[in-house]
Amino acid sequence: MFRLSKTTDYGIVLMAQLAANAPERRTQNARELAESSDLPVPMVSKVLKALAKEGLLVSQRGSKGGYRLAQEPEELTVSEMIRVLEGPVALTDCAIGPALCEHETMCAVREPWQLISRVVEKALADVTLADLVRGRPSPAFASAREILQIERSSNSERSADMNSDPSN
Amino acid sequence: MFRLSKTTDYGIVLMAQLAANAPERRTQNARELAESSDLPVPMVSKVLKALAKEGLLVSQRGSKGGYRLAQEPEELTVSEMIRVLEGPVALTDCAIGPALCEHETMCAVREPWQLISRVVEKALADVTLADLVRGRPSPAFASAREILQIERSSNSERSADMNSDPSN
DNA sequence: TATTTACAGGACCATATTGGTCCGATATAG
DNA sequence: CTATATCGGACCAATATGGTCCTGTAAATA
Repeated sequence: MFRLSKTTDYGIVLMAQLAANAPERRTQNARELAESSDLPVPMVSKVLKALAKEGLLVSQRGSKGGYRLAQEPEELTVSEMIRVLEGPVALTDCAIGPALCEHETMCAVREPWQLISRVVEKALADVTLADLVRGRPSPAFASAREILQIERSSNSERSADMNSDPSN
Repeated sequence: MFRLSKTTDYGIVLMAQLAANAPERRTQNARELAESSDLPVPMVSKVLKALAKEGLLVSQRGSKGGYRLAQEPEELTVSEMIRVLEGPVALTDCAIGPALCEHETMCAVREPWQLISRVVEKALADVTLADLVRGRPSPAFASAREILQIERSSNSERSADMNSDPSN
């Protein structure tokens, strides 16, 4: 369905919770985070484990233990979080690297996919965790807004496609 | 895994094949297309049916029947093809519209997701079917290349992240 | 008209992935 | 020593995916 998995979704929400609740990077445990994000504890626990294993969070065991961000929210991009939880950002397998698709030699559209995937990844790499927690537009995030604005007003046909649900 | 489904992938490849093999928009049948794209006939048939049902292809039944593009390749965007085969482009459910996620009220990152999804969609809306078949850079496609070039050379840390797994 | 070709619209199935739970082991604070 | 919390799994149900197959119908042609 071309969506992020729930695991990834939850993971990013939890990272954002951590960043928002603990600006000073104090540790929070799974129960606290589950509470503040309204998600079941076991699931939260599972996702936090994965994030810690991949180095995005630092875990502390035992009493008074918990998790804290491994780096400053400004340093962590959405692209990186997705990559860690979900694998490399690529719309098709063939866009990851060579020899991953048996039809490679016959396929006429492989190179375009690679380029498109990179563009998408760039868009995701322009947004940091810090951007997520406060709506505060970082330079890159702000430029994304501007790009969309420009598109909206200038390119009528395509932006019409994009706005097919004006209710939101 | 944040990939397009095979169905969508095949669908776009087939559209590209049609555009490439039949510049004058002549009809091609499922068998021909399966052959030229090296995919199993039943699968190709299934995907073509879906594309026709959604109006991206025009079908002609009976002997000498087949499929042809419903519009010029320049007019059809990748975003549109994905939308038709896979649903609206959105990284999370909550980015599609309101009331699709029960945690909506508590969630701190919904609005950022909506913006990010739109940026991704815009990237996909900038590439047309015509861009896919010949590597010919349309204005929008070319600008994507340029953006990537600029990023590569100026922003060292993030582009380093992007290339962190050259082995896969 | 009979025959052949090819799409339309399904049903159908095997497998993989996903979303989610639970448990024993280990580390830490008090 | 005990309470707390992560770690590393196994585990399960439900769903989605990739793929096949079959019957019906439309069109061309002989």
